[in-house]
Amino acid sequence: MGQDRSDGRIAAPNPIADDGDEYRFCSTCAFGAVCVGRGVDKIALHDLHCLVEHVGPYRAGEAIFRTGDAFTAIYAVRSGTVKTRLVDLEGRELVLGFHLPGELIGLNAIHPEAYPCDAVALDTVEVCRFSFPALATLATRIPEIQQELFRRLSKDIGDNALLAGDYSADERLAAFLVTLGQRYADRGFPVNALHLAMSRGDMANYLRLAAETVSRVLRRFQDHGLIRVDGREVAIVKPAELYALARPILQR
Amino acid sequence: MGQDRSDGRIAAPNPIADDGDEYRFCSTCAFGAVCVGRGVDKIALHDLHCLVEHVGPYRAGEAIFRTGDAFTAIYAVRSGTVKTRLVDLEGRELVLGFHLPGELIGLNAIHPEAYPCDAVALDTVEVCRFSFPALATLATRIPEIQQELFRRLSKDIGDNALLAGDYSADERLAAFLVTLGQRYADRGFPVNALHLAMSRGDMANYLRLAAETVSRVLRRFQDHGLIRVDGREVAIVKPAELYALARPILQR
DNA sequence: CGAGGCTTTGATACATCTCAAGGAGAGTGG
DNA sequence: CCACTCTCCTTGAGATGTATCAAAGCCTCG
Repeated sequence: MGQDRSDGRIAAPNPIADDGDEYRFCSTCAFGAVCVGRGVDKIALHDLHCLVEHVGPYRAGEAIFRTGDAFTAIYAVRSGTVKTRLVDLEGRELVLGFHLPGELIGLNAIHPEAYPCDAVALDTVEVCRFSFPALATLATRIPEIQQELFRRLSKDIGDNALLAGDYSADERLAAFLVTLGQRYADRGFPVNALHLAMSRGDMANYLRLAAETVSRVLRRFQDHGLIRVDGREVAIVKPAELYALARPILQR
Repeated sequence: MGQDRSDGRIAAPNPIADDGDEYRFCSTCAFGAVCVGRGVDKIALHDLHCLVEHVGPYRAGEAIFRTGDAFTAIYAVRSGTVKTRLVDLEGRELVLGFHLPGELIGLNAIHPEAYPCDAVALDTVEVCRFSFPALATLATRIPEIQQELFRRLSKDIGDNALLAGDYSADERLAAFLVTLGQRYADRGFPVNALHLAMSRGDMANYLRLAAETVSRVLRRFQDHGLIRVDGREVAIVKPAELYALARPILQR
């Protein structure tokens, strides 16, 4: 793990979170912000470190948890991409989101006390498991942990509103690419070259479009010189123009 | 305030939460479930009671908070109905939700540390104000409060997914009426007779439909004998059939 | 090399939006 | 008590963005 962590970023283009140690917790971990440089004492950090459990790897298609499983833990993605989805009685799928390394899944299970969706690996995935009762107990002792949990929960509320509006296919796709680029960038990857871990069908489902529409819009974006598409590799050629398209969704 | 509180319900058809006292906190209050009959000791209850601040009344159209205001508190609706909404740069409105007595607003402001939307009174509204720093501090001392906050936050994540799918106008409207009926019922009002505090335009905006479409679908529901509409008063005539229509959205 | 899934492209259908006009209440002022 | 106005609601006709259906190309993997 020879990355330079002094600036808080990962240099290598491989989305594997490092393991950290008692004093430098996984730098891309969900609670990294809490632990690194915010004055959490060593004992607290040690407790959090003891709490976490590395699970995986999962192969593409395997489930981290399933709808209806009893809620016991939240998970932080360490590497790979996770898709959360509902499958209704008729077998139709509804994709709720895609989760990159450092992001938490399972927060929507606290209230119903059971996971309300499936979490499925899109590629090879490793996760950190946080027992929720233990985490909640720790949160009563360490206000920073509680605050971080509140923040994460609050953020998810707002993020869901993003795709809820009645936006055009162009706006949706532009916003999707821009935010995905930003999320990768936050993790130290180049902003303008992104790899789509999900199929066109999954993208389309998430964006509430038909797969054919996604295909057509991507092609049009490429014809207009906004992006360059090669299968699941997308290069953003004109970030500003793409952002302009996405503005109605992203500006809020 | 002559209601019989022994069964936990309000008898009068007036959506005003009672004030409670130190030991019987507002029965429709957001934290009612925490305080009533869950073994929270008197001191804790007293602390929570001291924390809360009654604000209002607001007249229809007045804002409880506005987009960009610094986040200092969350609010529980005591009476009336609150609409949360975004207004984009071009002045177009995007309705995020409607909030009945007992429901919390402002939870989506924790992360950005500023309210990301307006909260506007649709009729005469009274609210309880909870200073968030104080509430968070209290939550570290009283695990039940912390747990309730986690639950509320978690619930809001899931609820937002409701209208996110690509459902038909019929499904959306049916689900809207059914859930609104359930929410009123939870507060002790008749399930089958509900008053819409919001305009058709607001409903339409929230459901991502045109106002004309809402009008047409309501009429069709009425022609089919599912409901009876009289302005903003709606009677649900065939709850089972309406629920059947909403099933694709509500079953999850 | 074959099979299956994923992706692309084209032609058509349809649900909902948009545009337009009229109607129904609720206040307001004469 | 009656116009008057304003906003909200309803209804109709036509426009349109996206879904659906269909078929072919492509890639991957066994």
